[in-house]
Amino acid sequence: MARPSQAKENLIKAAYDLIWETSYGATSVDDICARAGVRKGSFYHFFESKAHLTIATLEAGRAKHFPELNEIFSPLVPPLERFVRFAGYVLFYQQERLALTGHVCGCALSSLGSEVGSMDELIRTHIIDIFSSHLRYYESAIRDAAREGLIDGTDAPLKAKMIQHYVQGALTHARVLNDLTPVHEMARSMLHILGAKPDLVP
Amino acid sequence: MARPSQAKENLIKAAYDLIWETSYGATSVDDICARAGVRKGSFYHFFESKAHLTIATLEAGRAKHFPELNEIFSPLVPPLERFVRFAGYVLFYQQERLALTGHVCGCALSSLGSEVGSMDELIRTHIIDIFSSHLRYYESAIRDAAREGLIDGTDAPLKAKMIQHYVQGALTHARVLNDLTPVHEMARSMLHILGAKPDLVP
DNA sequence: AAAATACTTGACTAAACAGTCAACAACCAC
DNA sequence: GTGGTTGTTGACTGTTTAGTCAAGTATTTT
Repeated sequence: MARPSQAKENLIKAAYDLIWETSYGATSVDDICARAGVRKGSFYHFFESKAHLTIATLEAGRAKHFPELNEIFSPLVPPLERFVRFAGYVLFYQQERLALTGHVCGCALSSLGSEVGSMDELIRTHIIDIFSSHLRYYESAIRDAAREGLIDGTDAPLKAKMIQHYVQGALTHARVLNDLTPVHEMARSMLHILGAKPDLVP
Repeated sequence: MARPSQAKENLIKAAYDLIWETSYGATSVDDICARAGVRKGSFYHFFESKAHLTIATLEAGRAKHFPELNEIFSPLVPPLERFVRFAGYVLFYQQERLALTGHVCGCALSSLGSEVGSMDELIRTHIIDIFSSHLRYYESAIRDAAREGLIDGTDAPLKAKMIQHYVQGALTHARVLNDLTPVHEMARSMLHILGAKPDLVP
């Protein structure tokens, strides 16, 4: 081992921020290097291509959110409250992003997947994998809520997908509008979709 | 007037197809010209930039779908059936696109808006305008359904937005998955969100 | 037929792009 | 300290990019 370096982490963070704020196509390797304070030669020392760095940012994002999502969707949390907490978590991050960049950034997975999904199979499968783990959070919360008699439990997988699609759409819409209103409505709307009364919404 | 030309229409069609199938950033002016069978000089005779052509494609898309949407959301159609017909319409176009391109293309507005919304204000406002007209279709159908006692009519604007976000998310998800399942589930899910029984779904 | 207009062409620019490379510098184990 | 490994550098390549332009061709108006 020699010269422990921060370059790799800086590159991942810079790519994460730039791609989320603008887009994959609009983010050049030079842009990423400039923001990371790293020369291009070093970029290609750590990553064999822009696509490979992008996958590293996806993995970093997954690792970052994993503990917090496990807490939010813990079986110890009342099932419907999990959705309310999740909405709060999403809102918190969107507000942070907005303050930082001046733009509503929406869902990085969704934007990236929609943009490059038809062109880079590796990025696409990574995104699908993350989406499917989110779906498992939703599904287990829905099943727990049904078991407690809080909602009708028929067709939990379909309801989980409805939640996922709704959340994704609300975030995308917020991004296009550059307005967080759709995100503010998320908690209430999720409970509506689940067939619960909106008592829990703060 | 002199030399009536198809070049302009060809360019709009080519841009529409390419941007929808791949993305705005991945579609170059040369690509568009090649598919349209038009030289680059002619491109810049008709359009002052790639962004301006993109706006022309948005307008063309709006004009194309306008009559059919008016028919689907006609006050003469039973209000809940409008949503079922709309889902069928979306499914039809997605299937056509899939057969044509080999990819699920999702929502062109959503993909484009998410990709370039933070960079081109003119494109963004055009997309927002189209979205808001869709919202008016949904809202009036919801109000008509409530008036007929088919659903609970409280908070029609919020419900309309829920429908819009859900549809957008389902289409985006279908695109990433490259699978039309989310689109097949749209009719049933929309009725569920509206609080109606899924009797109407074929 | 002449002139005005509308369109076409292909070669051109200048910048941005992803990716390469050989030489060099810092660090750790020994 | 010395040798091997890891990380750094900046100049480089070849391609693609959006956009330009002057000269040409077709078509309608007069």
